[in-house]
Amino acid sequence: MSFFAEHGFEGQTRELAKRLRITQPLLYRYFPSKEALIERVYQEVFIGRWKPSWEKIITDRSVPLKARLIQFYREYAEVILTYEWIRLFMFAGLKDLGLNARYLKMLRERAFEKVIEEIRFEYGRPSTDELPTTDLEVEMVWGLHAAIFYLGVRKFIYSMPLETDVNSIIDAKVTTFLGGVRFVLPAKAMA
Amino acid sequence: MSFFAEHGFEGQTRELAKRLRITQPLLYRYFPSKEALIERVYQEVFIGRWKPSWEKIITDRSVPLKARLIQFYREYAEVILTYEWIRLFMFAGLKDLGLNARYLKMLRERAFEKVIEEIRFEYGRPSTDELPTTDLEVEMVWGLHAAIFYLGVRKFIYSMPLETDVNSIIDAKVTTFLGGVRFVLPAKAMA
DNA sequence: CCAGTTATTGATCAATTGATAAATAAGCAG
DNA sequence: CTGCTTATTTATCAATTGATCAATAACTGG
Repeated sequence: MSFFAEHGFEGQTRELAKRLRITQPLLYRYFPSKEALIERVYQEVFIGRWKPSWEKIITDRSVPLKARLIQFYREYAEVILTYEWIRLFMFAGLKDLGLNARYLKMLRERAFEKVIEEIRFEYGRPSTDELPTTDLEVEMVWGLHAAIFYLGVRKFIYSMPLETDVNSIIDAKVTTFLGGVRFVLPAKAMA
Repeated sequence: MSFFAEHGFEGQTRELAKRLRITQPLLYRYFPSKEALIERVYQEVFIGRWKPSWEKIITDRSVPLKARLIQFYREYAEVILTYEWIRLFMFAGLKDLGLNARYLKMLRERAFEKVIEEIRFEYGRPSTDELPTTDLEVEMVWGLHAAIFYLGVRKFIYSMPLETDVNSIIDAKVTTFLGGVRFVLPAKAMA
């Protein structure tokens, strides 16, 4: 994972083997091809690092909404704001058509939709079952996600050190998000 | 540019030649090496597409600040939200250490600093000459930039169609930006 | 049309690279 | 220790790829 995050998927099997202190043909004892090896890297990083507990955090209504969102985004940021995650995700996007869209579809279903549902509930709006999430609502959540992700891009792709603390940026973004999203919510349901 | 944006800088000279309907050795009549060719692509896209008029738009105080920012970000977005610009910038970041940081340093000097200066002026705060821009101010501008850039990432790297109109997103972001940045500005100068 | 210059191509080299197979080393049950 | 299985290496293949060079085609001024 670390190797391909650094060199991209065009990194050579010989260099990878050297880094692992093994010989290059040994790789082919454990993986039928380079492509299969890369597929396994995807699996480990993007599927393996997803924490189901996040979904519980978002929907646990015994905790105030803002606190839930802050906790979720902090934990999520801790996982994706790593050298490996950010760069592999970008390499995958530039090369492969499909993996990223697939991952983000999952992210949308397991996180975005739930976040919107909880906001609807908080403000007494109809459930997303009754009234599907609007493009504008989704766009707001995307904006929050983009802000976090872009921190990783700056750090691990542009090699620019971050001057500001990540957690405080997340807190600020969540706050402005909650403040702003109210204005794009659907009208209150009539009794 | 289009070729390398699609295949990355590991795209082969033979394929490039085929796309240009020439033979591969002919490339070496016009470029000493593949690397020099790529260097030229950087030049054309990242330097060549920068419009000095943008700096005038930002600083033209005969126009209301919000209108200036919207115009600048709309024009800037029109240039960078292209298949070529977004993907080449990302490829460059993943491969080369330096180009992106260099470009963003320019962006910061020519645009970000000016934006902050104008906001300071608008709200009657000390000039950035007297009091350097703070990390928090810069972070706010980054957030705006990130939101725009991420639209390009979604479209051209993740292959996800954008449901929402870019210009209206920019308008909304500039509005919330101007609303939010007031709270992180330095205190008013004492007479 | 000619001579000289420029543009373009075909053939090919040397290095790289994913993959294979035979040979060797290491581990292990009895 | 023996026989068998598993792990690892050495040597090598075939395809790819950036680059070179001599040969050929196209163009240009006179």
